[in-house]
Amino acid sequence: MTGERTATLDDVARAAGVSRATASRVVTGQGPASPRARDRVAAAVAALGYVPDASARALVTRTGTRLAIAVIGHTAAVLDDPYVGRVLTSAAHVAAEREVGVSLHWLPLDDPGSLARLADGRGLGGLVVVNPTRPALETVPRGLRGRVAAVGVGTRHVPSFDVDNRAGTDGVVRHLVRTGRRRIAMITGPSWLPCGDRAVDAYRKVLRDSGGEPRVVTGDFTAARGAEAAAEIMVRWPDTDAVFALSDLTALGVLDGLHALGVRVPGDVAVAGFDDIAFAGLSRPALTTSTHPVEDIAAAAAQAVLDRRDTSGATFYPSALVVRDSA
Amino acid sequence: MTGERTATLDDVARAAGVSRATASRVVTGQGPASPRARDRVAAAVAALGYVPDASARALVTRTGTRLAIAVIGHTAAVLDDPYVGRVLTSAAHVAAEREVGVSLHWLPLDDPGSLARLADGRGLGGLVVVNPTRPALETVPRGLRGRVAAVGVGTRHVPSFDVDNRAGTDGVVRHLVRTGRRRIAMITGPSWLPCGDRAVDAYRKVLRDSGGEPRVVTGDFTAARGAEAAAEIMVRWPDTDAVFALSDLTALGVLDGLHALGVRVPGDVAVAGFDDIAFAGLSRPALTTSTHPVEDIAAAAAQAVLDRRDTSGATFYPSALVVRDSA
DNA sequence: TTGAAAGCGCTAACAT
DNA sequence: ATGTTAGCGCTTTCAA
Repeated sequence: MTGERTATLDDVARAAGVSRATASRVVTGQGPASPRARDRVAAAVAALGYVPDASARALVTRTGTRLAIAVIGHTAAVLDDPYVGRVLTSAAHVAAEREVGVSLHWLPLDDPGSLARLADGRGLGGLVVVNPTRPALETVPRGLRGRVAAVGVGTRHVPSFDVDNRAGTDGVVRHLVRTGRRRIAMITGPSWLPCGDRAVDAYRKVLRDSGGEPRVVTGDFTAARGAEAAAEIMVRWPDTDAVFALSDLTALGVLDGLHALGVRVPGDVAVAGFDDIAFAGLSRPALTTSTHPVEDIAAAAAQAVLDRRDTSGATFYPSALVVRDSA
Repeated sequence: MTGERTATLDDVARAAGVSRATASRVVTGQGPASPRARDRVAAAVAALGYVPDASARALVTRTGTRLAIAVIGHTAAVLDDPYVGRVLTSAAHVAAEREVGVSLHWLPLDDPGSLARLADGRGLGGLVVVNPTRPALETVPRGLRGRVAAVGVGTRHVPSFDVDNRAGTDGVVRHLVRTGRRRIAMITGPSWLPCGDRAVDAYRKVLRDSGGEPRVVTGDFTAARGAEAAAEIMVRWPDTDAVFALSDLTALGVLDGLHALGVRVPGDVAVAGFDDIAFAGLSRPALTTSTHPVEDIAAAAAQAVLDRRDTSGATFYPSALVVRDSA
């Protein structure tokens, strides 16, 4: 059942009637090869079902065999965020197709050396940094250039794959305005996270256009903080008629906090989130939010890194309003 | 910043004044070594910050460099279950410490060859099968023996790491009985999944002891099925006063379904789930459930496989009742 | 354009 | 108990 020994490059070369070196050139696509050699090797590969051994290749090219997913945050608890789970799942899926694995790492926000240390480690085929800061990205060694991608902001050397926070926020806040809300508060992400800035900008802009005053409170993407922030908001601006949180988890916390305060949703206050996590449709009231293709984003980042595609610059993915019951 | 070349085993051997072979024996812990050699090598390893190259090791031992997580199910959608995300996250964490990565695979329930095909692939350091069936486990090649673990039922050759479903279910159902419920329905997992059997047994036993009639409906761990099943139950047994679902997601669906039916929870019907997912505390009403250490279980399975610990047999992890508002 | 040969870092026979 | 030797499967100079 286990079948015969898996084919090696030597087998391919022999079957194709060329040297191993030539076979290698054809398989990797590097270096010259005559059309004739190309064909014969390709045929042999197909016939034998040859798959290159990732370890052997990694050993000689000094390029690792795993894709590291690194998440920046204050505590290791950031790894528990469902968002990270989605990124990891998607990346692991992409990686599996290429015979590589993924590993998960927490990068402490206050330890600027942690990224460099991770990147220096051997066996690293590539690196996807989730929610990076620009200074952190500056610490990736030159040797890893072209094998790093960011889910969040990027830099000149690190391509970025991210949600179009600006348009997404714009969509949500405009929806709130359209449904008659004017005194709209926003709960942001952590202040150190640069990729939330565009969202805050968009929020301010819509409010300005509609004649409202910005009411911004800092969050941290957790549900607990959402409940807390809801209370803060209702104390500081009691006439608030809508709360927009830049995270569904936080929005769910807001729902909880407002419920505890006896505030009705959406009767008294509308609540909207951001992300469209699996539970968004299951809360009571069901959460109005903005959905985005986290899996696609993660897959694109993983592919860019694994295939050494030189995708510099930023790619933005659309975010779409999902109207449910809470707003 | 990139620092000097990372140390190799040769460097260690030289620094310790022994041969590379001896250094290897000490580092791997295999084979004999004098206390003196052991000490000197250990010191050299520490001084040089030596970390073995996973690729090189994998190449020679013919043992891969990644840990595959395989989830059995009808459709690829099983990979989206938050439970899988938790398993994957935890495994990826364990793997990262050993310089290996994890990959994620879906094993179609109706394709018995898929496990064997996955296991045959090169580059596989180990395999953790989630929610396996016994027949599927029989298809793992002998060559992989000792490098496979199951999260769910096991076999003679595959050690099992699982929740103590029996005790967990017992705890939940007894709680329902204790709070005055007698006409308790249960929504199980998919019928092909053997690890739910113990839970159903436990449920039947408690009902028998308390003089109730078993009311069992088959589920599939999804929320949608929960809503559906809730309606079925209320039609078939209108006097039902409690529903226990073997999955929080399903229980949340039940909450939804009952709400739609105008049934009050927990006033008319108590609802309890199983798993204690992140969202269980955020639903309205907050879900009463049984919590279990999924992360610990996954970590143990990953360790067993990665460290070739010969942990045959089954290890059960305790499940503990969490009383919230729904029951 | 091709092949011969060296070697990536490590483990495992085999001798000693 | 230790060292010597021979590879694991692959890429990559270097000559031809």
